[in-house]
Amino acid sequence: MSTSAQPQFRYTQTPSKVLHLRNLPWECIEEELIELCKPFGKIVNTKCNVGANRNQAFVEFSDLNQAINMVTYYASSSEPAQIRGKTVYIQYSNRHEIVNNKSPGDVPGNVLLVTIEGVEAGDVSIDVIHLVFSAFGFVHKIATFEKAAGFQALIQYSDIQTASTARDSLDGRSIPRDYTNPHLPVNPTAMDGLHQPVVGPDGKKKEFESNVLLASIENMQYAVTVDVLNTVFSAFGTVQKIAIFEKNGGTQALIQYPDIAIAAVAKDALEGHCIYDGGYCKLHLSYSRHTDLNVKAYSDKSRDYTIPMQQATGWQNPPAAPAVGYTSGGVQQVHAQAAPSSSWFPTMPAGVQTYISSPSSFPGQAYGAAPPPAYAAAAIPPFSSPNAHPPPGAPQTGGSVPLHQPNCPPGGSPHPSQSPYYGS
DNA sequence: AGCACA
Repeated sequence: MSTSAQPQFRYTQTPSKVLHLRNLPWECIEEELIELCKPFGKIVNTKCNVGANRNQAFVEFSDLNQAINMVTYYASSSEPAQIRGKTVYIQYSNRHEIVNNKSPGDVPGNVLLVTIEGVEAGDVSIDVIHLVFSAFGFVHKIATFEKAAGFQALIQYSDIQTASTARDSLDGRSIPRDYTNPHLPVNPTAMDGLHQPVVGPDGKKKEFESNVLLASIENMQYAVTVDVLNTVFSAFGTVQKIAIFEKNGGTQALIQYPDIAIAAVAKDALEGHCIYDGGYCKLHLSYSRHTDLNVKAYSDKSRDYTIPMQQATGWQNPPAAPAVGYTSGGVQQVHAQAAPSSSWFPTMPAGVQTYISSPSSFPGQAYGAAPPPAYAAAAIPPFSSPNAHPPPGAPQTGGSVPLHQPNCPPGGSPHPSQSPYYGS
């Protein structure tokens, strides 16, 4: 007969004031745990929705005897412990206190753990997840992994509010099948309720849609280069072409995607948001009437990423204007950035599939964030002219450097980790 | 249905 080598039966486990509860309903909330356990003593801490199925929990009593009382009571009771009609199995935890993992400096709650049921491995790509979750705010990072329970993903947002909104909207819902291929022309409104209705309340006709977005850049205190725009808009899909031009004294840009669906997602996600923290370079997006831009492959105001780079750079030193009517003072020597944004980031642990989207280039930007404080604008002198773009990657001119060095484009910085522009 | 996201 074996004794100490036995697997951990409940009768042989070392008592602990922490109890491990399993077979809980996955919707179980802390109040239900407390309701079940408080007859036996004072509960000092709980942790619910634990495990891949979120059907486990921990309850910590103030006193060991209280935990023992509960375990022994239900060990001999004819009525099992129940929550929402489900039998709850209770045993001593193999730990002696509940640790709520809140690491300092880390904002808790801005990362969602998503379990996707009913899919085979690989049925849902990171691109799909990115599309769906970007509807609520910038998705900084995604990690996916496979467990026995199923396919899971971690989605990192800038802030708790965004994560909460996404969770409230998506919890328990289905990912539309149409999104299994993000490059298919899909209707974003398939994500029911996530987007503004295509037909307004007044029954107004649906807005004209295009794969080309027209971006007006408001409060352009900092230079917005082709590379910056590419970084921002590439988060949602392949950017084919970009053109920057001046109109009515303001700066506008055209961004061409391969299809309307990507443009729609990008438009919804970016509308009204600022490229730089503090309310600078606010984007207003609409659909362009264009569907295919005719732009110089490589100029300081335009880029055609569909043309091979050697060919494109062979055309550098353009004599004058970009195709879309704006004459620049000088031509900057810029590397066309064809690499995916993730290449600028440290890699994740091996075996973990990752996606790191360029919107992490907006440190501190939060959906629904308060307007920038006035002192920010006062502390950061704007460029003398909105047209005076410093070289990409070059240090800011003037005595003061903006908080996020917005002029440091991805391709221009050999030290991505030092670039606050891409800081987490 | 078996220990804290992997």
